[in-house]
Amino acid sequence: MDYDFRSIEKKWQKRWAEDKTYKTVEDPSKPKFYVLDMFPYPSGAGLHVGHPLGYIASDIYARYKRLKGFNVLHPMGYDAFGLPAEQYAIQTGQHPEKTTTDNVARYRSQLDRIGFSFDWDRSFRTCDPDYYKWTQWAFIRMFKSWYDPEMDKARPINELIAKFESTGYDDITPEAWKKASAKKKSDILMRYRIAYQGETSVNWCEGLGTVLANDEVKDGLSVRGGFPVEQKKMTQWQLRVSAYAGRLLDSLETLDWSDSLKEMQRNWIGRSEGTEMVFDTVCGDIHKPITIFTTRADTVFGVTFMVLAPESELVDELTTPEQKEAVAAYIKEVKKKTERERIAETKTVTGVFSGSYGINPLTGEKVPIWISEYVLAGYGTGAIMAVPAHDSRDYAFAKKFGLPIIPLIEGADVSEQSFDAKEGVMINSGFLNGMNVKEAIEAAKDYVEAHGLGRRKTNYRLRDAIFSRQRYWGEPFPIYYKDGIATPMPDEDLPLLLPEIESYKSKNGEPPLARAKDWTYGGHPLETSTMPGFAGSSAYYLRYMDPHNDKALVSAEADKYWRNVDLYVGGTEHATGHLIYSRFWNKFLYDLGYVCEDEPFRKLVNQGMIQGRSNFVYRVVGTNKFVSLGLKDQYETTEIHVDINIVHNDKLDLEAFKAWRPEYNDAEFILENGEYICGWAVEKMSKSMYNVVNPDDICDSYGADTLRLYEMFLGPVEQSKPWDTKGIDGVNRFLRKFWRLFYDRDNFLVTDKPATPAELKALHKLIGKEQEDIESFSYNTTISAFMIAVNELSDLKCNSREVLEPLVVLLCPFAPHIAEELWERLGHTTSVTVAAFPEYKAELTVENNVTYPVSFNGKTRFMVDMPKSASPAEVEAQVRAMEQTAKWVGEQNIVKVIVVPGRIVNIVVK
RNA sequence: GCCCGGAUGGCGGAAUUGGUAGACGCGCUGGACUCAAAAUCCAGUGUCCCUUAAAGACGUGCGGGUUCGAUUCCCGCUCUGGGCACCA
Repeated sequence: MDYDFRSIEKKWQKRWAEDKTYKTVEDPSKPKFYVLDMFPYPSGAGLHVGHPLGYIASDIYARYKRLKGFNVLHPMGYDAFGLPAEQYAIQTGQHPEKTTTDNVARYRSQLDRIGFSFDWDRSFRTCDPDYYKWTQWAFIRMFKSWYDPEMDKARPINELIAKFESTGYDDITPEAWKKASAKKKSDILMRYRIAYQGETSVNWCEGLGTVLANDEVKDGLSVRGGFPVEQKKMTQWQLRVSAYAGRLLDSLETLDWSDSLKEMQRNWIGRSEGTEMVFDTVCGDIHKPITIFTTRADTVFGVTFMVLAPESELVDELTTPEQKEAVAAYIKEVKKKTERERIAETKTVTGVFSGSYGINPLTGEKVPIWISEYVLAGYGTGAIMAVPAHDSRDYAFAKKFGLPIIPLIEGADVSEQSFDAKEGVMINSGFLNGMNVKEAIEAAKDYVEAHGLGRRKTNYRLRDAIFSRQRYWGEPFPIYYKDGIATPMPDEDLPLLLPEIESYKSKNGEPPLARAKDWTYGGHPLETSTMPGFAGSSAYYLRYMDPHNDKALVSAEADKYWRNVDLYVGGTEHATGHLIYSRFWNKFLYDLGYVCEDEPFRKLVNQGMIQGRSNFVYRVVGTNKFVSLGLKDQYETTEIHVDINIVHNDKLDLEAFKAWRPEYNDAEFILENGEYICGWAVEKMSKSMYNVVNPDDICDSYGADTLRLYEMFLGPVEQSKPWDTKGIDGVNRFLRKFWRLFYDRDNFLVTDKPATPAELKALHKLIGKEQEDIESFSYNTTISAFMIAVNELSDLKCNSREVLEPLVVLLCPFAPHIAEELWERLGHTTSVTVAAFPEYKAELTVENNVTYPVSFNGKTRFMVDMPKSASPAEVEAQVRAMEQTAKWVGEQNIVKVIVVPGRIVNIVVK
């Protein structure tokens, strides 16, 4: 009886769906384990073979944990709001809802074929009103909260209002608060709310007709669509993510994430410890103190000028009448540039003198104040002290405009370039002279604080997230404007449904919702922008815990049971977007007591990308002749991508090639050894390179179990690697061999006779290895171990149930269909899912203090640490003892005895 | 420019973290079964020297070092993948 994967896989996928085998319910008697994949955005192209990589890895882990006795939550859904569906709608007029539904159906059918153990009853799409109700709900909570720096957490805004009324807070006195109009009060509160509306410099993308968050922009272009992005001042909804910068950074330490990903987040958050210092300034006769931020307070004796950002509010106040014209011209010039041009021209130094001067608080010296785009308005105070000798940007500026350069470090040569390193001994620096740089920084900070010239300050690079998009396909804001005051809708009226509209295009910067009919609440106009893509994905993991609850995002009971995600699998591309926003969102809900864990994702594994492996043919220029790879250097050729489906093991199927396209009908070939060998390259998997591999095709010709096994066998999960169908026969062969342990041509072979020691040893080696490797995500080596075990057992002609039954359980996480089928044929009526992972018994301790470790290269090594003081005779005795032991265990072939006098003894046996 | 990773046969990748480098798979070569093919099975497969074998020498990007012993640890390079990039 042959291994008929087609009928087996169909049968079990149907049964799992009907029986709801993977439906999960809270069960306090079992420990929980939450395994989550980053849910997909259902695009029109469907899944290629790279997409399921992470899902397979997490599914293996989920199934393994179930066998280990955990109650596993393993859900899947769709991140369905967002730009691509809407862009498609603009082009075709088709409603994004329709495209999304179609794409989701396609994804679902593709996913179902791979045999995942998802609990589909918990599935949802972020564009479902039942779900986005809770996105809106969370937004209102953020609107109604402020960040209390004393308690270092978010608190209800009413507590802040109470402070204003009683004692006052910041610069608001109780009297001022009481006198303020409703509008004025609203404006004041906006300065504190976690979700607030404020004017800020934003990434405006004309091509998409919307603003974008920092992580949605790369190299001055939009990540989606690649349109140019410019800086524009606009009033937008924002989330006060920056308030959480310190906590987001600090609690990274507690997470089991890869170092590289943590590092990326650290860079993105960008903590920098420095000093805020006040400089008095003179503009004509007017004195105005301004504050700057520096991490190099030690260099204050080398300040030779100051610089303001062009967007800084101080520019107007500090420009003298004589310079007004020049400054205005410069600012106009700067504003004209797009973000991309600004990045491209970073090497070009530009600037203009403001006409006023700053006064160095330590030396009393007068230095000119310049305006330049190399200083950013959004970071620090938008004003700096410039120390050209020790900062390369200041140096370039000073050189260009002929400003003085004073070296402050002994031996530093600043004739050609600045000396930026934080090392050396201070000179020309008053009381800091003679100290090394690190001491000097601290001493300068102390001095500044002691003399009331400023204070220590930690700055972060992380900006508040811009939360509104002038687009249609997103969550509407549950906000209406009553007399111009932003007011949240009451919770009981949520969700605020996305209205139907005629055309999805935004016109003259006016969002599509502005054209929706009756877009009002209680007669007041509703907000017309929608929320960005990351809104829906920020708390979806919480919703899976309790997806049908219409009273809360997640009930306290469900939250308390599932707590947070134990294992999260997804790509690195979300390092500075989703993974920051989710952590922020979770911390916010945690502050207000809605969830019991401070961090959403305890362990994170980043799966690598699967690249395509493209094939090429070489056309001789000016002919319809194609030359094989090995001979192509003898001709002048052009390289042409060829469909990988008509190439097998880099050998071109000539007839298929002729039939591929009309222009190749009469193609001629120059062969080597009678074959046409194609060239190849690793590239992104894409239609245009004819290298896309569809998982459906693999399932058709090899089966889902082979696909699962093969994707894992390709290499470590975290690593990016090209898809190469060549090796797939190997794992398919393995499954057929596995099957043949149970069946020969006609008979079921399994008997109840007890296993031999050799058979047991083969099994237990595998158990030990699998246990160890799955925990560390080394699935490729587990599969190797499987192949070894199956080869051994097949050589031993093992047919003992005592061995074969646990073997099926061990295979189940990797190849669930075949495991389930064999499990049933072994006479079980329940799913293999509820079986127990076999207990590992291979570790034996034998006499003479020699341990017997099971090792893997077909070799076993006995090892004993000998004390340094051991005499040659003692070493000799130990060697004897170990040889004895080796024989006792039943190993005959001693390959080598390694004796290092006084240290270690090894006996290697085959 | 700054910050993380990598580099091992023809290929994908192992190596119990300092102890026979190249597990496992692919590919390739030869053989068995077969009228034949597929499938399956067996043997071989790092390089060099050699008719073959034994035996040897050389081998984990390059150059040094520590060690009885280094793919693994340290120092200095080269190449490569990724992230950040006027953040004061």
